[in-house]
Amino acid sequence: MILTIDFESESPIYMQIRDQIVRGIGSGELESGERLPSIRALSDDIGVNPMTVSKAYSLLKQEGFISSTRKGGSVVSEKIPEGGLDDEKKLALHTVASEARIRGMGEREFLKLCSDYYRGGA
Amino acid sequence: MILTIDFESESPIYMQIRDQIVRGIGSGELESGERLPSIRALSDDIGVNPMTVSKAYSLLKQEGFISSTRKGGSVVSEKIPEGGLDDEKKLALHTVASEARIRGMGEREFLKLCSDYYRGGA
DNA sequence: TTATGTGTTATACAGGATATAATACAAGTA
DNA sequence: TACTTGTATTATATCCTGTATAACACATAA
Repeated sequence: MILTIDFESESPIYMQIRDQIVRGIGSGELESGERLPSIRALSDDIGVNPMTVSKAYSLLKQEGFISSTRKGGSVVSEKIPEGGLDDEKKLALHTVASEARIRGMGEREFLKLCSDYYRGGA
Repeated sequence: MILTIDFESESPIYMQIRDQIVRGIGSGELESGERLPSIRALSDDIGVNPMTVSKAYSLLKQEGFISSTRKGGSVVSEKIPEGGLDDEKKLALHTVASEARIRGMGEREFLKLCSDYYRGGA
């Protein structure tokens, strides 16, 4: 999996890494048990500090998306905790939906986008 | 319209204000041309500094959602610029959709949520 | 005129978040 | 041993956030 960082983005680097791995899992590009690049390898690859990658991995681990061992490195969790979206995520979704409507995107078009994203499409 | 601030939230206060007004416009609770509370009145109401509210209004103005005059205060724009969602918003939507799926929310349930939010429902 | 209520701008300050940097440690593998 | 892995610590610099002021321009009402 190839990670791309936008250094101009408002979103912090560690959050961009976290989000891309979440989307990778969602699309199936990253499978359960699959190994992620090591912290140092990834930091070298995308040109950021190892601590920044470590922060992203720590967050993903805390959320239950990945697990880490010194032996096998970091891998996608076999059993990701369920529970749907928490309240903050729902609120963010609500805001995006409102903005889409306000900015003239039709309901059908918006739901198509949601469906495509859910299924892992670009 | 009643604004509520969560001081424990990760989301900055000025962004919470901005998001709630966007959702208010999306749901129809705030209509085009409707007057928003003045900066000082709102800051008194929710217990934050006037500059924080001013930042939220400046952002909303910059995004085209509201317009301001020294005479009539701040009002919801009559013509909000179209163009749908920008790339960063789409990416955020993609991430939320992925997370919903990963956390066991079914596609039908997710799309129902998206539809409800689009239409302004809670 | 005076007073009040708008939005706007500018400054300074404190606290936290972000990212980098340089180390160090523990555990496992070759 | 030597290497890689995740993890942790400390320090530093920068930016964001929110607050606290103050001042200004404009419009309206007393």
